[in-house]
Amino acid sequence: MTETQPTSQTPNNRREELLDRAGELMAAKGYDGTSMRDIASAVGMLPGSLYYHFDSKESLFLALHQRVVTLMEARVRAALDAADKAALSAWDRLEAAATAHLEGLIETGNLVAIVSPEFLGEREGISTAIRAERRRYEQIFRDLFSALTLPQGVDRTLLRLHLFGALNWAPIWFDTAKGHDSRTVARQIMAVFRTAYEGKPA
Amino acid sequence: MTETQPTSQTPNNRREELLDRAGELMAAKGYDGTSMRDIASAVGMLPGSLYYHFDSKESLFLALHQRVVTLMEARVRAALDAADKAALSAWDRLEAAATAHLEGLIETGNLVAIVSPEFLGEREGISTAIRAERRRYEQIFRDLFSALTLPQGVDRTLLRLHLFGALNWAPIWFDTAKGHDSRTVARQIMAVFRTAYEGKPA
DNA sequence: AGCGGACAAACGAACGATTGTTAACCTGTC
DNA sequence: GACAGGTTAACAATCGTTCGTTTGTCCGCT
Repeated sequence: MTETQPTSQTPNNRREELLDRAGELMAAKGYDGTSMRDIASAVGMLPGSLYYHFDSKESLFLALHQRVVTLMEARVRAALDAADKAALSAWDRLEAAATAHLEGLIETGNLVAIVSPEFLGEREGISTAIRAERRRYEQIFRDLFSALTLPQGVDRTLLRLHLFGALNWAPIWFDTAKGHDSRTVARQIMAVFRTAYEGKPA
Repeated sequence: MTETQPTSQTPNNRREELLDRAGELMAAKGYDGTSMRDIASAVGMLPGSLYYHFDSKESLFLALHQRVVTLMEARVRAALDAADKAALSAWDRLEAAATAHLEGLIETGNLVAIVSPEFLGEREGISTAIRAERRRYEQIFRDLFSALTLPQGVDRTLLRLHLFGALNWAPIWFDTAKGHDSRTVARQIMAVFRTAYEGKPA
């Protein structure tokens, strides 16, 4: 019953746990609604100890945001790789990415609140660093949409924002207890787009 | 040059202004990010003076939420009345409502942040009073969706949540300076739904 | 006509609690 | 004994809120 090396060795495993708990708290109560003391007591630390790992609350949030976006990106890219191996169509690839996106949102307990620019309100300093990460992630979907064959006059950008809205809003009403299943929801949302435009000539 | 009765007579005109400013601030910086002092100085008052009009910050927010939902409901119902006089179809009625909804969101400076449950985080007390108002508003759209003729197997509830997501997310990226126009955006979002399902047999 | 409450609406100053943050000190491990 | 990973105690600022006081205005009274 020897524990799996709980002492030292792996240097930054506590930092990960810290970001996990901070993510849950901030997703639930917002950035301003979550105090450093809340985060500290959630990991069994004292408030001051957080400042060994992070310079400030803002930099903690920055690290959290980067982590969330990176995880989401990895998840979506993995889904796309699987889709490629099955030689799926452009529409199927988009659906795979959308499903991975929504699954990520739901599993992380609605972290979209953090990924959302709205979450930041009008904080000046933070937004610049964050915008780059978000754009990189969204670029994946930009590419997926430009690979679609669409009728003339259909705005790809607006279509992408439309899809993002539908997906990102889902965690608000989504409730596993009500029988919701993220994969099914993503598929049904995508069904609207596909029914409208798939197989239509350009 | 007599002013139009600035003194007394109309008893609660200052309260309206207060809610206006509070709405702008909270939409921009969130509930926790907006202090009573922020609100007070935005209307040229001292912090304590707010408590003549409202018992607490929470009750101020409750009044604000009620006001926003009421205004949105009036706006949507007016659009539906106009649609009825023109004897429009069920799809046109839904589009009229969706357009009014989005216009309301944009014009009030993204007050969806307030109307959104996510905004409240996990505040226990407030949510109960608010949920009723939100459900009443959403009932309008519930009715609009049940009036549609849709192919079998299409989930009306999910379709409504899909539409709400797309519309409610719009204020996040919407920017008039970039040539965005709320009416056009709403119409283009609705176009996806209509292209997919309008005129299809049940 | 003029006076005196009554009352809405705000001021001014403070309260206790909580906020993010800091700095000095302890503790185990290599 | 160096150093990562904390603890402990405190700081200045800000938070929501309270309370006694002050102002301006209207209405009934003599």
